[in-house]
Amino acid sequence: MDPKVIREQTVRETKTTLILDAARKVFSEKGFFDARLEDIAAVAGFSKAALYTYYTDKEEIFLSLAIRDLENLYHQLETSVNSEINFLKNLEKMLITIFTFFGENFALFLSVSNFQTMCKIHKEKLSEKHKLLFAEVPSKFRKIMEQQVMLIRAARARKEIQSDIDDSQLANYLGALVRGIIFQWQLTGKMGDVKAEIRQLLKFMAHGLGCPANAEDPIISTM
Amino acid sequence: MDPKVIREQTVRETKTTLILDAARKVFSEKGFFDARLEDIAAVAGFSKAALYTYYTDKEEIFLSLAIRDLENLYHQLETSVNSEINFLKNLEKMLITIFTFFGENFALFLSVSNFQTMCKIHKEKLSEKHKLLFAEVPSKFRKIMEQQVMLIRAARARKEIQSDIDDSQLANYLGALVRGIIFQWQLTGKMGDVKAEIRQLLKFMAHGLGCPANAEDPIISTM
Amino acid sequence: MDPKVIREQTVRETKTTLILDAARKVFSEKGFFDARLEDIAAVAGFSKAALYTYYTDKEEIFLSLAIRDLENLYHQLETSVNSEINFLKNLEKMLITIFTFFGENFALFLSVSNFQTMCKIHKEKLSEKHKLLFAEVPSKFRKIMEQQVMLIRAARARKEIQSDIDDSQLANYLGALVRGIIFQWQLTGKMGDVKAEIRQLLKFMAHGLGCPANAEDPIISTM
Amino acid sequence: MDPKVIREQTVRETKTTLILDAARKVFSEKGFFDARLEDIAAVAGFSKAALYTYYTDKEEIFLSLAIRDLENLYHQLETSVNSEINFLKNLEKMLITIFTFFGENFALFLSVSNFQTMCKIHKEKLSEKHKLLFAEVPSKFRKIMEQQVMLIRAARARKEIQSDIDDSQLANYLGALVRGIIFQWQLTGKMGDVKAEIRQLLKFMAHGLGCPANAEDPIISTM
DNA sequence: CATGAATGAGGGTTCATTCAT
DNA sequence: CATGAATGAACCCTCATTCAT
Repeated sequence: MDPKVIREQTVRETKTTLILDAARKVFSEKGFFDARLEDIAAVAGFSKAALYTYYTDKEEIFLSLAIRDLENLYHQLETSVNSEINFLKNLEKMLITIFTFFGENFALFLSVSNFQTMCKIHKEKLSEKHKLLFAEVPSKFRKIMEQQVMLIRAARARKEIQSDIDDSQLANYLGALVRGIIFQWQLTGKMGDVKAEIRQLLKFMAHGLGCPANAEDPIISTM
Repeated sequence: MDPKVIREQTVRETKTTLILDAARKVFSEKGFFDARLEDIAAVAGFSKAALYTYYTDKEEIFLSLAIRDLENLYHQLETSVNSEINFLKNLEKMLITIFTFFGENFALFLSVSNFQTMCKIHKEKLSEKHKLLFAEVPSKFRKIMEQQVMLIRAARARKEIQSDIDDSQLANYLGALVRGIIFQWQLTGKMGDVKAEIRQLLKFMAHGLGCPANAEDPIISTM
Repeated sequence: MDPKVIREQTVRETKTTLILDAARKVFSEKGFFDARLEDIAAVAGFSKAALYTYYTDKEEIFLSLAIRDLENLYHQLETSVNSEINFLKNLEKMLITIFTFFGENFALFLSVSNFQTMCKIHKEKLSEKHKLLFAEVPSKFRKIMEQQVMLIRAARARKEIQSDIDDSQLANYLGALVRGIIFQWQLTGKMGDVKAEIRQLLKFMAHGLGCPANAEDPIISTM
Repeated sequence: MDPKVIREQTVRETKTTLILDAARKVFSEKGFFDARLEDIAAVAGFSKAALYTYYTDKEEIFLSLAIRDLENLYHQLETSVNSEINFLKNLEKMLITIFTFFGENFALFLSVSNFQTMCKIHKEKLSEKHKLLFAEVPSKFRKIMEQQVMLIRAARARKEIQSDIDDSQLANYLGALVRGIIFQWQLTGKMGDVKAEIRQLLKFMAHGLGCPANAEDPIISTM
């Protein structure tokens, strides 16, 4: 390919990266609605107007960011997966990846959720192009979820999981715990010792509260 | 007390209730920043200006709402707690209460979190009065958490819980699962069969993934 | 009707009148695109935001103004029409009305025309409501034109007009002359003695250049 | 002259022509304010920045275009004039020239007028250079007008015109009719059969409405 | 107390113009 | 000379908040 074209593409990519990184910082801190393009531009080292060279509007920046980051997370998780090692070990690696990834920017994903809620209401506001972009967000979420479903399935095949709850539901619980914990961090403002936190979480996931199997208990007797 | 004063107080309370109910609807749908006072006023059956008779500004409405609802949740949970019955039964009752409470308005609590984040940054924006109000929010969260810690402690005393993870951490996981599940509902837009959902959730909490105790596994061997 | 309602309506009408009058001044001076809402508001004695209490956007102000003024012109012309007196006398009255009306605000109607041109191109930009409003503009023009067609028809019936050009075409020429003359005033920046100007114009309309009927001339031989 | 200099000049002229042609198209469609330099550049086959190599700013492009086109019209009209043939024949040729010239770009001259109006107000905005350029516009208009005055004078000398209205006023009416008709085309969006349109227009100019000479009518009795 | 109307502050977006390559 | 990218200055519009009635 023409070296000039390559160089230009590289430069362009560098700049969109700068912008999206700035956007992550600002959106994470302020949420979608309170984030100011001026702040994003300033953090990225551009003028507000320059952003429009790379993105058509605020929504596109936001959606592009969400998609990029989810895609990145997906790829990072992919390298964490290794069906050779045992399930909990593998899960530990993934959790480290996830907590590292979301650790400082989980607020962004609260925004994603809120923004999505809004869009359900104001769907007519989204141009066709944005509708397409927007649809990619849940699609990325789903891809990540499937990754984990596959991990669980493999573990079950190796008898490492004995719960009779179905795979995708277990993946849901896994996701829920992760989100819930990060949410908690947000709320309390502290993050704790990630390594230790993960150890405990794994223990909980492995055995739950550790209730004794009780034939009289209608809830768990079916297990 | 002067009956007239009582009457006036009663009327005032009725109106603030109307306003906060409207606020819950609107904040839940739109989040804090996208919610318009005009919408809240319309839903409450007032004009926008009338809101200022009862609250000094938008933030106060939001905070008052969060505090009121968390307080309500706390009281509803209190009536669900009954240390006579077994732990999982009790938990089931609480989960029904929580899911019913948050089911349709969880977005509101995403907003609480976002709003809190914002406040960390713009603390100077909050008047002294708001700072006090604001501090009540995590305080209410904590109260609810303690309720559950006590439930867990009682269960542990009755040998219904054998995990060596400490009580408040378990309560965290419980909260995390609940929040995570509702978050999931938000994201996918569907709610499913709440009763069945709770049953499965209880099973998961009781035993986790059901991993076999494995002496060689460094993660769970300490359990 | 409730006096309060009447009072409120009256006040509202007064204010919309103030705004449209201000809009006429500003649009006439600057044209649609260069006119600033801030200027209109200032001239009307309001803040910019106040305009939005009465009109949804700039376009609506412009269209409302055009429609109001054309309607006014129509009514003023209606009172000028009197089929009892002879045609040229009647025309004289109408011309006085028209020149007085457009004298200082013809630029506005250049804007109308330009704006209309734009709208042909950007039709998709006009909301449904604006499409309806917009359609009224040519409709008002047509109403005025028809007034003049009827005047001409009556004159022809009384043998005051002998040209074989059809009525609506003659009305077109009449309109063209009027517009053209005002356009000229705009261009040169002077207005001259309106009374005298009209006298001459009438003479011209009555007999044109006064070319001799020439059987050999292929152009006018058919007359 | 140095052939290289000549070549460069020729190339430069070609490019300015490309730009002004593009400008005519865009200004005609959008008017001065809504025309975007980007559109002009695109139509001309340049980048926006390139325009600044040939013109100092948007205003200069506009004024240069107006002057060039009026000059062109002047020269085209010059070749249409032939005092040997009779007046109406000659007028017919000129009208064909004019309608052809303005037919599709009359909106441009609405813009000229609007722009001029604006300039009356914002004269301070025009640099000295622009003031000079700007002055050329009415000057060109005047030149064209004089052409027609001379035509009329010649016709009068040959007794082809008997109206006692003075020559320049008749030229004004002629111009007014032409402008007014094109304005009408703009407004209605249709153009009709130009040839036939001109025939009728000539008839109207020759004899007007064809009012009977009426000694009692104070308006036309002086004729 | 309730409200319609008014407003100031602020944000997203556009675009003529400049500049580095 | 040509251009892609950058920018500052504006402008339209929104909305929480205030005020007169």
